[in-house]
Amino acid sequence: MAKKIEIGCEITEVHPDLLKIVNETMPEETELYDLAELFKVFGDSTRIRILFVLLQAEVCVCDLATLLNMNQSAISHQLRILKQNKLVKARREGKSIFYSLADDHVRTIIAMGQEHIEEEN
Amino acid sequence: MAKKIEIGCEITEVHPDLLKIVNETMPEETELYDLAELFKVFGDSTRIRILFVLLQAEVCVCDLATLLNMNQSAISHQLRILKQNKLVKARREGKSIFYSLADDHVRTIIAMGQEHIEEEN
DNA sequence: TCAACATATGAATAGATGTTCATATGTTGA
DNA sequence: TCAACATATGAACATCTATTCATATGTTGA
Repeated sequence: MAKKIEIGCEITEVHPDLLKIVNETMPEETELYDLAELFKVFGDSTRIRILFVLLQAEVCVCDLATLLNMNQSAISHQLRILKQNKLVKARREGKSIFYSLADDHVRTIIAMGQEHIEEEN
Repeated sequence: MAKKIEIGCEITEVHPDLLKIVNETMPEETELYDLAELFKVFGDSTRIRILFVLLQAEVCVCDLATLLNMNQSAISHQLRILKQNKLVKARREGKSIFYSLADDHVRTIIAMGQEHIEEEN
């Protein structure tokens, strides 16, 4: 059915080679969703600030709230999202719960973002 | 590697060393905002899909709409966001406008995200 | 010039998201 | 056991965002 070689419009059929390549390389719906979901986590300045603190030290919820000048509940809600996405892990010590980065991806992903921003303009 | 600074709560004052380190390493408000803004762009599956197509070829708006099975307006709106954030660039050729990746950060940022997701279990 | 096409854009709307408030859960020391 | 503390969580609310629709802008060939 598809036979046009020219890419551009006026044609309803997309170049078959392109279509083939895209179909082969496009991730599954669930992976696309998971990817977007992951980046969405980084897409909030409160969570970014939390991550920057955890890049430096393991910190408890109450200290995070103090450091970032936000109430405990807001921090807790955001930590839950970070934890669900395996970006941070929690450890109880007495009444406090200490959070830290789950792995090194946070560091590299944020670094990539910073690089991109710095290269703009 | 995160330094361990033991503090718990019950105290209103955060450990001064931690406070100092955080103040020194926390980016400015504008940078935090820009970073979150950048990741927010990756935090939508339509935009991620567009980027995956552009990872393979330079494509015009109408072909993108066809490939992703979405209407032209939706694609156009998302391309504007990608362009504003310097992730894609546009080139006119006759009636069509061809979009392509602006630089290689898209590739690396997405790759980091995929790595993180694959390591989850 | 005009008609057809490709893309961009403003407005409207439905759905998602972050913060706050109130309260529940869990831990410790007395 | 109980009071005080640390954290988690559900509901409510305001804000943000992605898509659609209608239409504007810009390009080409006749």
